[in-house]
Amino acid sequence: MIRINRELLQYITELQDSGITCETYGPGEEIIGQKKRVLSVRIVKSGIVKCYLTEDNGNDFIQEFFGEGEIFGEIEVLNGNPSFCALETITDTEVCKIPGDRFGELLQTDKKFNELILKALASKVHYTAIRHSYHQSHAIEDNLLRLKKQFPRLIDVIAKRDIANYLGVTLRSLNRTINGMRNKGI
Amino acid sequence: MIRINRELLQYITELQDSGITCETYGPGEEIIGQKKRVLSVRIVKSGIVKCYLTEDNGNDFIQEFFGEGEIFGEIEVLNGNPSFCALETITDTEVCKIPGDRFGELLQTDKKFNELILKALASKVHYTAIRHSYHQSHAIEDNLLRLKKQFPRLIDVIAKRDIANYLGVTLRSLNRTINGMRNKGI
DNA sequence: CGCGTAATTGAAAAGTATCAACACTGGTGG
DNA sequence: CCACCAGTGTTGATACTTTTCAATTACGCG
Repeated sequence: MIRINRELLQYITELQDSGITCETYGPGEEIIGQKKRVLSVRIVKSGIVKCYLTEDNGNDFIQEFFGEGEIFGEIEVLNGNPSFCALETITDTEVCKIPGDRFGELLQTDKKFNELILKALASKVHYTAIRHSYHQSHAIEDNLLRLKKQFPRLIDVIAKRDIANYLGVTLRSLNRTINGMRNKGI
Repeated sequence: MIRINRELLQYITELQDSGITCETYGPGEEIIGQKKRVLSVRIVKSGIVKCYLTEDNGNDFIQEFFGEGEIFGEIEVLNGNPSFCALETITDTEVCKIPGDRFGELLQTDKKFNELILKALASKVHYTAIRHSYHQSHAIEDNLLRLKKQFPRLIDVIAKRDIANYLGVTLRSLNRTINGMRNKGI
């Protein structure tokens, strides 16, 4: 649900590098738009950022919520494509910004950094694969229970609309499912 | 649909490395089971391999079809987890097998290899993100059209059951959709 | 031929989306 | 202080889509 990567956050925090800067955002700000060129890699220092994709039919699909230590923009910088997701803050947020060329240098010269990025990518593949499989094969209720287990404060922090978009269902269906669960005493 | 990675295939083919061996499989053989320890990374030299995940409720969800140059097992070797997908051949298949420790060495010593793996991982994240978003936000018919565009020989090569599992719908729904499209002259 | 696997189909049940109306909340300005 | 507004959340009724279940057909192969 809300991904974190403590190891990467700690490493980047301790890394003294003049090329790396810090940015702060308020809630609801767009950090990267969809289909834009991406010139920097960013790592969340604090706050929650939603990573989502608007389809041609207007539907939003939320890929992931990024918390502390999560990295984004690295996919685009690595393969040179424009951004396929938009990134928007949910809470007040601080991020580290690593320019693309510096990112490439670090990958080449810093073995530990290289390893952390490889692991971060592997973890993204792993996590999203499991999540999407689960979503495809289970009812909304199961998915909600799974989310609540992973992140109990869910409804306090994330808007209903976003939860629905994360699950790939309409708000109406989400509400009905929640009511059904309430009646069953969950 | 059927992913390929020519650059990686070419590099691995030209790489003279005594640690890398070759395996051949017939159709329908399991290369890696689900939840097993993964000790080697493999790269498809020829053939098609399906990567799928069986959920607790018995549903299979196909993550991806791997064609020439696609790599698998690297996620598990990188982060040390057991396999989250099973891998099963669809056609006659040849794969390169790279022992896990050799894979780690190559990542550290071979800059080009390291770069290719980073790009392969980035590509997997990119591709699956877009695919899942599309699936969540579009009707079955749109998804079928998209597949047919990407891979016209679809129905000749892949079993209906597998196509349904790839799209995350039942065989019945797939058939109904196909009939509907036939009647509309598609 | 006989067997197992894959493919096809219909009918009923279950699940979701769509649409439209209404409630709640926290600001803002008169 | 209150009316108003925008954003968020809630709900009912209906239409539509998908699954489930069960039965039937088609195909490849020893």
